[in-house]
Amino acid sequence: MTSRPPRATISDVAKAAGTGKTSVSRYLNGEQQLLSPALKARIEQAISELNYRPSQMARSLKRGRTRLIGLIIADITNAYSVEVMCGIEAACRDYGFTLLMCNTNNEVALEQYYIQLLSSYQVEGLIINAVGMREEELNQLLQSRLPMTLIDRKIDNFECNVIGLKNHEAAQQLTRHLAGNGFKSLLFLSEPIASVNTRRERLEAFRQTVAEYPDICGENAEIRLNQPEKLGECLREFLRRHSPEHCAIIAANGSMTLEVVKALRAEGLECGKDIGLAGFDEMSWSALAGPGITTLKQPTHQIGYSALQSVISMIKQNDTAPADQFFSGELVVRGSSHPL
Amino acid sequence: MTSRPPRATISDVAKAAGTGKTSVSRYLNGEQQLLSPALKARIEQAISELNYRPSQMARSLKRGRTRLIGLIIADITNAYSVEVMCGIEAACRDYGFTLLMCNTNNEVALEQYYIQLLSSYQVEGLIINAVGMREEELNQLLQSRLPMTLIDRKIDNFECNVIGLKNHEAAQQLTRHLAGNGFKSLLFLSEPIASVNTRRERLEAFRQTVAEYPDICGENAEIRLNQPEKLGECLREFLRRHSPEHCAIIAANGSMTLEVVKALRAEGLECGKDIGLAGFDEMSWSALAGPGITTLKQPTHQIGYSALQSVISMIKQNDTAPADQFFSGELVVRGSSHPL
DNA sequence: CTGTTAGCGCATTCAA
DNA sequence: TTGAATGCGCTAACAG
Repeated sequence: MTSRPPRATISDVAKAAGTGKTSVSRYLNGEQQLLSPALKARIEQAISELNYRPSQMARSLKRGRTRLIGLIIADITNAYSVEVMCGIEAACRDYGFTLLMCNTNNEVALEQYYIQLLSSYQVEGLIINAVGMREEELNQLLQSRLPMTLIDRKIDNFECNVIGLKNHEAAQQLTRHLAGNGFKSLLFLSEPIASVNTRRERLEAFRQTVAEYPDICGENAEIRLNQPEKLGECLREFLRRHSPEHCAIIAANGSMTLEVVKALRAEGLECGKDIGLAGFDEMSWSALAGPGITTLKQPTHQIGYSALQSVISMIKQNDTAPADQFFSGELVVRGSSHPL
Repeated sequence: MTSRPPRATISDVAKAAGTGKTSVSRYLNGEQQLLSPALKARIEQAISELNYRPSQMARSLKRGRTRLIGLIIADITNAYSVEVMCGIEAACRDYGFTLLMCNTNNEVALEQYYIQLLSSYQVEGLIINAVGMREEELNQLLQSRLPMTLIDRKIDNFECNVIGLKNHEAAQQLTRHLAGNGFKSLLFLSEPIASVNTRRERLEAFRQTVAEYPDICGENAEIRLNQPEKLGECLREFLRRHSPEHCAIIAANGSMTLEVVKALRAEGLECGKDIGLAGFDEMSWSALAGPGITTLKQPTHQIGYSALQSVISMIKQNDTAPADQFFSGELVVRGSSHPL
């Protein structure tokens, strides 16, 4: 029955103010100096009476700029991603952009779907936390020449601006910290390295750092999340081969840390007491699992904010790509890595 | 230098296919039966050659439907919100909508800003996890008659469809569970009730349920997050006045649960051992803080999904508002509420 | 200082 | 079966 009243348009305002659309448009676009006070007042009133808001849709079509930024996140369940997103969102507000947020749920097909979708909404730039992306899709993206920034992960053979963590430095910090606390047998746990550069870089830095200590032995294992049995076995086996009182684990990201803590519980082990533990990514519960988990905290908000700035700089001058940016993490020491 | 190539338009395609825009438009809109196979093939080829994608902006302007849904979340850092968002996002995909996500960071000013923004992008519907919103803004919203659904919280004096939890039932489940496990002194902890209906309902149900047990004493306190000292004092005082071995706490949401766990640690108390604990909202770490936290798990995904469906049904028939929907939670029993 | 005009990319009459 | 013309709401020449 009482259907929605149609939004007022610029013509409605013009009519109500007894003027033309141009003047209203001028009023809206800050060219108010060009308007006589009288007219300005009439327009002002008409706008408020009609509760008029200009349509971004029409504006975008006309100007060819949508002020829309597309964000593709691999796993929004991940706290890291959420924090980065907050940074991006804050930057959007500061720079007058709006965020179209898409969650690919770690599915390549969705990633594909969303890239198409965002592109059809004419986003001016894209921020991507990459999951899969195969050749074909990458070429489409490259071809589109849409301003684009990757977060955290690179994509192989894909020339694109990246914002993320100083992985080498971070892994080194964690490793040295454990070494300094007397741990002699270190196990670096990550999801399958595959071609994920962050995993690879962290592992490499781990190995390299371990090599600085002649008396320390460093190993690594690749385990999928959601394979608790396998993880448990891996831990057991590791402890069997080394003196448990000198063992410590480095988890390559927050999700892995969570899995490790669960697995240790399942094995009846307590980190910080029976075995050392430190992990990438600070989480809400880091302080309260067992004796507190030592973490390497990433400047997530900063990363997100910078990613948007980077995209914007590409939007402004579409010839030059801004430099990659990598930020330092902060070691947060807690009980899990205290000497046993 | 090598500036971005402009997107191909429908005219480009028409030209390339040697036809008019109308036919291309028909091709795009599933009226392919009306096209001769030959023409259809030419269009097909032109589209793929030019890598053409219709502009949603132009389409929206023309059709008066943007297929955009606005989502306003009070605190995206909150795991509950994120999960609900996942549900909404999944539903959007299923129903062919796109999500414009905004995080108000619990600031009323931002809420206001974003509602304007979303409205200017002509979203067809709004899903809101309310924070503040004052009279004035509410009236604007009501006046806009935009299809709208609230999540979790209601807004006072604001007639709007709500999707959320069966708060009464849920609080009852938690309370009865603790009572059944022999706890005699129950403390219900929430952020300031103010006019937040979920807090009020949970508290009321708690009181009502406690009243069913003659030998059980139920109290409550309202404490802001980020006031750990105050919370600590509150806990100490509660334990002083009751036999600690019969004490248990109910935290009114996930954030509060986190605070309580932290506070207990600070007091040197362990939940499940020195004091009972159960809380609303399941979180990633619920299983691994201390002996595991007993929680009332909300069907978050479901809530989000239903919220979108609800909005869509309003979009379709803008006269009738769909009914509110409240879902049951699931009690997840863990060590924190075992008999001491 | 102000109004008229012409599109932005598309879907939709209407006519052929 | 097809295409030309119109207009969605707005901005930006271009006149006055």
